[in-house]
Amino acid sequence: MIVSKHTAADGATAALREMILAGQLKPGERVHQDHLSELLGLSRTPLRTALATLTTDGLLDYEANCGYRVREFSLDTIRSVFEIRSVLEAQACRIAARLGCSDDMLDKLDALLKRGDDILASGELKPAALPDWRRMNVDFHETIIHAANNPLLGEFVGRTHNVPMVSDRVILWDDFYIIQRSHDDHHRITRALRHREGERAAAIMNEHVSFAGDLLIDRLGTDPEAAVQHLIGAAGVSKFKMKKAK
Amino acid sequence: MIVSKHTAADGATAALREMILAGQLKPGERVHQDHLSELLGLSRTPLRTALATLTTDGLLDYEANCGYRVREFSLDTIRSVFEIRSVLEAQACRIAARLGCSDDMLDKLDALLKRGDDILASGELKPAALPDWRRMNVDFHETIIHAANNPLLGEFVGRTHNVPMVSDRVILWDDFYIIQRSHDDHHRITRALRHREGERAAAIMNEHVSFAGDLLIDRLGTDPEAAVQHLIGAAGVSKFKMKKAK
DNA sequence: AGAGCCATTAATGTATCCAATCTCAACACC
DNA sequence: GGTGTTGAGATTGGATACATTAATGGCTCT
Repeated sequence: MIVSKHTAADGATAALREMILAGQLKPGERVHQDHLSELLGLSRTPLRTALATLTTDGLLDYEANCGYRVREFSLDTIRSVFEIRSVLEAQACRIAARLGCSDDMLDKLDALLKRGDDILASGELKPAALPDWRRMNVDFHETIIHAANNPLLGEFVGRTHNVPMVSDRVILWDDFYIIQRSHDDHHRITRALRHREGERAAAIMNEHVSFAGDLLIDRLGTDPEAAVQHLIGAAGVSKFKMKKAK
Repeated sequence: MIVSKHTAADGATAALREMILAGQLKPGERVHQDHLSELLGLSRTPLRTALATLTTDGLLDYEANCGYRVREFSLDTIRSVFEIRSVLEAQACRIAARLGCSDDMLDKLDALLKRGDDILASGELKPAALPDWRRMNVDFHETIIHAANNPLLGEFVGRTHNVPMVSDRVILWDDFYIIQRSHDDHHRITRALRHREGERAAAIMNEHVSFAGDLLIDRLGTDPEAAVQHLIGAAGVSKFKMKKAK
């Protein structure tokens, strides 16, 4: 078999998730099953499976006999997610340190640190290097979560990414110092993990994630249009329209 | 919540969730769509919607063209969930203290504390009082989560309850001192929240939840059969069969 | 003219049917 | 005797048809 077998429902789920996170379907907008099934080229049955999945995932709202709507995410929601993600990833550090990272794990983290160092060596973050940077960042966080040996932690952090712009794939890249400092956090976290200083690693990670959230929210709050220009992440994110926070 | 109208799919979801958490469907067991739809008295269509929902909720495993299976929960999984729930509820305390609990909120917590005090006043936890106790416990935790004004926190903690025996509705009740001490935690958490001592409240809550997890895991590890005898919670939980941890 | 009611319409929810795929056992072959 | 293959049966995935419910627009009545 060439590709992993995929059902139409799975495909629809992935397609819809992209459409929602990319902002093609606007928050609050009603989702018409007939339209969408025609658009995606399948019947309503697999589409409805996808809608049910995405509703449980938190990307859609559902009311019986009234259909599905794209969930509205306010700045408040984004803040909420960072308040959750920060403690979950900090907990990952705490556990990883307690268990003790394996040499393989530490080697992997070191390699990721070097990849980041190399990208930043020029003194600027070139747009061409953004995909590599993003990849490094995602890998770093996932490696630590994996090191916590907690099968559910990854699931929970993953759900966190179901909110537009909260993914660690999304990076504000216009301020080089902030990027540099962020990678410095990576160094310190790795060092703390190596020395099995769990609380220390957790504290750095907490701040690492929390500050990223504060920064994003601050930017979105003052000038949403400009902010999304400096985001790199999910395709089409720049088309995303923010719901006004009250 | 009053469900004025519920679709067959919603009903099936609720029924299946109960069946899984109660252990009527055994972990690892394959779920036959025809069989179940007949059992529940509906067609496969709404049932499949329910299956998709519960899969995303984490109660079922799914593989394309191979159908659904009841997810297997090891002791390791239960430990994992407590590692998550402890930091989430601690974070709720931290945020609630930072925001400052409203008088209404504090009054509600005080009322819950008194309800607990009254139940324990006799010096024992009578079986007849268990439902009241459980209700008080659930309300206490939910009130604090609500006080954090974080719309997603409740959702995430709720997902935590999708693992058998992790719900705060489940209580080990055979050791009066432990119950007493647990309620003493409630008092101290409330006091810390009143004084807006966030870190202090968070620390107590973390320990409060973590210890409950340790206790449960210890009991299940040493003598699963005896342990479930002392659990009170979801109906039929005593029929639940634990997957052997390796 | 405005508000409320009713009928029509459109969309959702469910059942049934058909196609695709996996399971499993019997069988041939090494 | 063990292993690979193949075909029938069972089970899942998807499409379509039908039932049910909410939304809409027009109508009447005040």
